[in-house]
Amino acid sequence: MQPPAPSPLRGVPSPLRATIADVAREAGVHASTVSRALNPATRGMVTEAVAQRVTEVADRLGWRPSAVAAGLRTRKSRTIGILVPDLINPIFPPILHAVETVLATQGYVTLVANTDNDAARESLLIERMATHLVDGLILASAAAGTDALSLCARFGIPAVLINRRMPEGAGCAAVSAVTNDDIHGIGLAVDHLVALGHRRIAHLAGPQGVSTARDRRTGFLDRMRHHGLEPAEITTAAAYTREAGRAAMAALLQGPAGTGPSGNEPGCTAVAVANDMLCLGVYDAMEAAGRRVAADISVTGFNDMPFVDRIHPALTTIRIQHDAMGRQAACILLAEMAEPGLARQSIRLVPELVVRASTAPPAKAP
Amino acid sequence: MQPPAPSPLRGVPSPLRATIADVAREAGVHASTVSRALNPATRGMVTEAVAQRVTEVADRLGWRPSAVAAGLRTRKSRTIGILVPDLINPIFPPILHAVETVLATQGYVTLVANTDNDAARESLLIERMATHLVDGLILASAAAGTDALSLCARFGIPAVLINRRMPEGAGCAAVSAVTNDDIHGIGLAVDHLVALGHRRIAHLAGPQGVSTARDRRTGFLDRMRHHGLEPAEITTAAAYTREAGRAAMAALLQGPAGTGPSGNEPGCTAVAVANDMLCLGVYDAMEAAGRRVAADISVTGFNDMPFVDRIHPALTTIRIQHDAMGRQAACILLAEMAEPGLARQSIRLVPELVVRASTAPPAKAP
DNA sequence: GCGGGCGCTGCAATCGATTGCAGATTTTTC
DNA sequence: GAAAAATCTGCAATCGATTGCAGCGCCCGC
Repeated sequence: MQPPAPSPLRGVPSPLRATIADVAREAGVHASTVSRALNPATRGMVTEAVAQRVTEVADRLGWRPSAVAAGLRTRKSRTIGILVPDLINPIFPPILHAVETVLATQGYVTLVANTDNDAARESLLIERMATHLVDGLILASAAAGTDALSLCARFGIPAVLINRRMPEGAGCAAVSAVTNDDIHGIGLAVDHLVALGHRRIAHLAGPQGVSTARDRRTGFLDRMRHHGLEPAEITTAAAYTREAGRAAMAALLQGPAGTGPSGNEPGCTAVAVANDMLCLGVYDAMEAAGRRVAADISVTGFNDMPFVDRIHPALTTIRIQHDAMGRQAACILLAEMAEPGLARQSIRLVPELVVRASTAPPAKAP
Repeated sequence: MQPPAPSPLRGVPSPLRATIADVAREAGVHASTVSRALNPATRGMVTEAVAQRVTEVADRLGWRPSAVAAGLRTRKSRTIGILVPDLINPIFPPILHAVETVLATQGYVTLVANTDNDAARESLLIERMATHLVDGLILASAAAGTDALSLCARFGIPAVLINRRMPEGAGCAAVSAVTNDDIHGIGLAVDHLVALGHRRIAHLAGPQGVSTARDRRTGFLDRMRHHGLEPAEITTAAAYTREAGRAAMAALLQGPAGTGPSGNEPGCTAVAVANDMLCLGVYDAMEAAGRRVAADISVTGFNDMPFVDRIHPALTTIRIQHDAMGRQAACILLAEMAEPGLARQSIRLVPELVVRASTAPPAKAP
C-alpha cells in the first residue's frame, strides 16, 4: 500500500505551478526524461509510451514550462525587443503588428518600448533588454550618433533596423535594414507637384539625425534639379511631431524677408513635407495664418499613415508598405538569429504616390 | 609572483558577459558578497570599502546583471505584460505610453501584445506571459466571456483592467479597474444634441461584449429617457473598427422602412456614436450616401482620439483622460504587486465634452 | 553464445544570482 | 577584561530546466 498520491496542486502554497520534478515523480521517471518528452524537439528520444504518460501527467498537474529557467540554461529567452521612437505616430502600430504576427508564429513574445526620441533612454532600454536576454532586437528608432548598434554588438544581440539605416560607411558594424526608397518616394511627390504646374516648391524637412529625413531632403533636391528648378525654400522641423511641423510651417509662411512676390508672401506655391505627422502641424499653421491648403498652397505628405485620408483636405501623400516592412524585418531577424554568420541584407521597399485633395494647380498670379 | 591576471574579457568566446563569479574572483571576495554589494537593496550589508572595490571591478569587467538568473531565484522578472485589443486604435498608444513611463521609473520593462480582439489569442498570450513569469498584467482587452481573469488567477498574476470592467457580480474574482464614466460621458453627448434642438437621435453602439459599449448604450437610453425622448434607432457595430462603423451607419441610413418622414429617410437628425474609430466609418458611409455631416446629420464620437480634430468636419466628441488612465492603472498594479492583499479598487475617470464641427442644429423640416 | 551496436533512460553538472545560516571579527557593555 | 551583541563575510543550497555522458537492456549477427 502506498500513501495517497499528493494532490495535484500539492498544498496550494508556494509552488503554484508544478515543475518538471513534480511531473517526474508522479510519472515515475527522471526529470531529464520529462524534459525530453515535453520538448517537441527532443520528444523523439524517448519511447512513445513514456512520452504519452509524461504528457498526460503534465497536463493533469497543469504543468507550464518556465521560460526563465529554460532561458538561464539555454541562454535564449524567446523574446524579441522592439524599439520605436514614438508609438503615438500611427505609422508604427501597423509595422509592429506585422512584426508581432510573424514572430508569434515562431513562439516569440515581444518587448516593446518607446524611446521618445531620446538617445539616453534608448541606451537604457537596450541595456535592460540585454539584461532580460532578448534574442534579437528590432530598431525603428536608431538615429545617427546613437550607441544603439554598438551596444547590440557588445551584448551580442542580433539587430535589424527598420525604417532607418545607418549612414553609409560610418565605420559601424554592418547591420541589416528594411527601409523605403525615400529618395524615389519624395521624387514622386515633386513630379506630381511639377506636373500640376508648380515651380516654386519648398521642402519641409525632418530632423536631420534620422536617415529618412536626410534621404527625403536629398531626394527632394535631386528631383528638383532634374526638373531644372531651384528649391523655393527648405525649413527643417526639430522632430517628427505635429508641433514641430506647425512651428516649421509657421516660419516658412512668413518667409525670408523679400522673397515672396509682395515681400512677405511665402516664396512657394507648394510644399513637399517629409512626413504625414508634420503635415498635421502644417495644416494647423496654415489655418492659423488664414491660408487654404490646396487652394493657396499645395501640400504633400509622406507615409500615408492611417486616417490622413479623412483629414481636410485629404492628404496627398506617399504610401509606404507598413506591413511588408514589419514582416520582412521580422523574417530577416529570425534568419540571422538562426544563422549568425548570414550576410547582412538591406531591403528597400518601393513607395507609391496617393493623390488626394491637398494638392492642386497653383493659384494664378494676380 | 602571480600569473598574469586573466584579461577582462577572459577569452572572448562563450561568456560574452562577465558573471558575478568573475567579479568575485577578480575582487578576491565571495560571490555572495558581490551580489550584496551590487544590489542597492543589500549594499548596506557589506563594508563600504568592499562595496567600492566590487563595484569598481564589476564596472571594469563590464558586468551586467542577468534578469533571467535573478528571476529564477526570486520568481520575479521585473516585467509587466500589457494586452491591448488593437494597437492601431490611436487611443491605446497614449495610454500605453503613460503606463510604460510609470513602470519604467520602477525598473520594469513591458511586454506589449495585441489580442486582435480574439479570445483564443488572448489566452495564448497570457499563457506565454505567465511562462515568462510576468510580475503583473494590464488588460485593456478583456471582454465578457473571456478566460483572461481566471487565467491570471490560476497563475497568480496580479492584474488591472483598463478601459474595461467586468460585469457586476459576474461571480468572477474581484479585480481592480480604471475606466471612464461612460454612462455620464454619453449623457454629455445626448445633452449637447438635445440642446442643439435634436429630437430624433440614434445611437450607433459598439460590440456589446465589451463593457464600454454596453455602458454607453445604457447611458444613451437613460439620458434619452431623462429628456423624455424615444431613441430614434439603435444599431450595433460588430467591432470597434472603421469598417464596422461604415457598415452599421450604412444600415442606419437606409432606415427601417417607413420610419423616416418620407418613407426611406433615416429616422434621425443626429447620431451618438460609441467611439471615434467608428466615426471614421460613419463619415465614410455618409459620404458614400451623399449626406453631409452636421448639415444633414449631426455626429458625436467618444474618446477624442488623436487627430479627430483634423478630420472634416472636426469631430465633436467626449474626451477621456488617456494619460491619467494609464498612470493610475500602473500605480494600482504596482501597489497590488507590492501588497497582494490590498483591497481592489475601481477608479472611474470623468470625461468631458469637446464641441467641434460635426454637430449643428437639425435642418429645418421642409 | 558472445560481442557490438543501438535505443532509451538516469545521473549529475550547469546556467547566474540570491539568501538562510553559521562562523569570524569587531564593537559594546558592564 | 570578559561576556554579549553587533557586524561582516563565506558556505552551500536553491530556483527549474537542459544536456553531455554513462549505463543498461535488448536485439542482431556471426
